[in-house]
Amino acid sequence: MALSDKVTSFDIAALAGVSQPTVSRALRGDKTVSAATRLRIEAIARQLNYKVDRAASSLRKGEARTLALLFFEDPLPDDSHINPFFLSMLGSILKTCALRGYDLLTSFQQLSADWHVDYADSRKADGLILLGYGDWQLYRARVEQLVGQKTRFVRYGSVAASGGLGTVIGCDNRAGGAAVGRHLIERKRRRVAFVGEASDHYPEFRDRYRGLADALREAGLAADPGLHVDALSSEQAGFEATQRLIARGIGFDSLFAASDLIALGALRALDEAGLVVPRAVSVVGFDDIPAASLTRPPLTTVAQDYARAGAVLVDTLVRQIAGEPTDHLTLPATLVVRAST
Amino acid sequence: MALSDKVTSFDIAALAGVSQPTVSRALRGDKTVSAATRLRIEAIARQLNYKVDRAASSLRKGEARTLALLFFEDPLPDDSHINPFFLSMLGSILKTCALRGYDLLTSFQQLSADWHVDYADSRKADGLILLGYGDWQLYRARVEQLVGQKTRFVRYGSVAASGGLGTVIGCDNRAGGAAVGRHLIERKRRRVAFVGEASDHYPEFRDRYRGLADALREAGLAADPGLHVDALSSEQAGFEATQRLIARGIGFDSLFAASDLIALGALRALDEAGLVVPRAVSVVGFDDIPAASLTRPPLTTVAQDYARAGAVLVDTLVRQIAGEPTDHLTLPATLVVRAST
DNA sequence: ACCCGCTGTGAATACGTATGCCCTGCGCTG
DNA sequence: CAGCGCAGGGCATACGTATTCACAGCGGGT
Repeated sequence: MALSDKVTSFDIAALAGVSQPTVSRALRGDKTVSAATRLRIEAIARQLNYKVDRAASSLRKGEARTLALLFFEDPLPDDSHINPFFLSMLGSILKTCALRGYDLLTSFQQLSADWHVDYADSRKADGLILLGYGDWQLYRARVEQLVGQKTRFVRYGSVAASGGLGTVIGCDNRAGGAAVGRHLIERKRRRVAFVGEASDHYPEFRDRYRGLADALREAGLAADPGLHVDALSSEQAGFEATQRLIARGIGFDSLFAASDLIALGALRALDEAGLVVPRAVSVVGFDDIPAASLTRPPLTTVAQDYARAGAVLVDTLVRQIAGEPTDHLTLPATLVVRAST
Repeated sequence: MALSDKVTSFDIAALAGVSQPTVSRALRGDKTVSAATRLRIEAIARQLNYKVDRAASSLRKGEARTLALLFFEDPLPDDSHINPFFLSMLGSILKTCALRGYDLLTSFQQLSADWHVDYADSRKADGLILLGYGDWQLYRARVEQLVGQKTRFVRYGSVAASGGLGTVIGCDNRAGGAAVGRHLIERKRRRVAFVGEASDHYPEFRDRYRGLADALREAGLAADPGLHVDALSSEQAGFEATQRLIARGIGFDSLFAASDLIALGALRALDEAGLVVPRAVSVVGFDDIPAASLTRPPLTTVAQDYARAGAVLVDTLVRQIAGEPTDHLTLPATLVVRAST
């Protein structure tokens, strides 16, 4: 089957005593084929294990019935690792794709310079899903190109910083950050350090920082720039950044990490420095990756609804492919309190 | 580009003043095209952002230049979750696919009964990669069908139990289990419980159990059937199984979980029962998923080389597609000692 | 001077499906 | 009984690429 003796719609047609187009119509459910004929054809097709040839069908119909999932992460020394938060989305993305009748192509960005247009131009996929905490200023030009080419795509990111470039799905990072701030203040924390990039290169992290600042302001406090250290989203970056923070010698009683991966590194650095969590320092992350509930102590964090996010991403893209206009969507961000605060 | 004004090889041909076949030949690097002509064509193609239409190319060549990755897990109540161990392989699989010039289609099994042949028969993919800790007796029939159809595929599993069905890549589960046993004995443990299925429905788990038994036998001990409880590979299953084990009231001083997910559940159950790890009970897992180093205490486990495994799976499959014979491969399993023992 | 062979390219076609258009017959209406 | 409409299905073709075959031109050897 897979090799020499490929079954085609002509074979089915011959056996059913009809023409090839009738087979095609019957299997696609065209109403101009009588029920009797359709049933006969379906039976034969099933028996011969016939499957529509995807390449031929795509070529003729001009659609691939396939979506492409592209990960957009800053290249890390230890590559071939994907951020667990986005990996968590994979399950619901796969499931929703299957429900909608689409296949999913998956890829990294690093190896090809024109990955972003390749999938669209070569008609490998009908639309793109972009995921990742990569440097927005770096990949903005590529996203602009997608828009210019009228490629259908959705991306997970900061709705606030969408910049009119495509449809964006994201959680309410600012509200999430504010919830963290209020929670820490409630816990009598006053000196909140922030570990993570807060520039417009990383709009989601920036929004989280702004939310924290909102909450501090509400409480009559101000964010101390001396308590902000940059870090990309990796455990190692969080570890090193927290070490730099500690080395500054500016006192802090709590630490808000822009992502859980950063928080993992922060916990390690605090532990090595002999700072007990949460007694000496309360720690909060963002994302609620699976590992967050396993750390020592379990990590208070802001959960994003990755299951819903995955489904929404796919559904939005499918609607876009169908030619419908699509809107941004902001999903809720929910504080999950655990023992680290 | 993506929509109305698709660039074809005819457009390039017209601009270059040659025929369409020459364009095709030039871009595929055929030596019968003169260097001058090829360079001219390449320049024009690049300028117009031309990409070979994948569907047309596949149809003509009869190959999709695509591999399919299929997850084979027993359906869990909480689906849309993929075993983190296999997720860890995804990075290296993606990378190796890209290096070899293949795209990767990804899918779950649950939604379609004939997923296993669909990708091959419909020519969506040239070969299949099967991953998962699913019930082997359940999907064995499907694998046999793949063999019968001469579909190219590789699977990650138990080489020892390959049953002549396709090419299997796997780690040395038995040696890994033996290493665990020797390590526990060295730590003066005598009563080792095993949590996990050990039947031939789950050959990898069974091999791990056998390895443990080997080590016990070496030390003049015997595995106590009373200390074996079944569990599928999930945190919840591990939790419940460990509760059952404790309820039996048969003393044990150490616990070997057939997988890290099971071990996570075991740690939770032991914790709830007030059994301190490792003082009262030493705990060992298998797989070395990312979470293993984060548990409380960090989990001693057996690391599988998932990065290499992913690369080997892809390379083996690619060779198989090229028509070369391929062999099973057993990768090493390495004990990683952490604080749980 | 002739033929051979090589290089570079064009013409024709096949891959398998989906669809626009046309044709046939049958039942029904006036 | 003629004509009309509609259901059912065949014919031809298009999708864009890759490959086989044929062929033109040219240089060299005898």
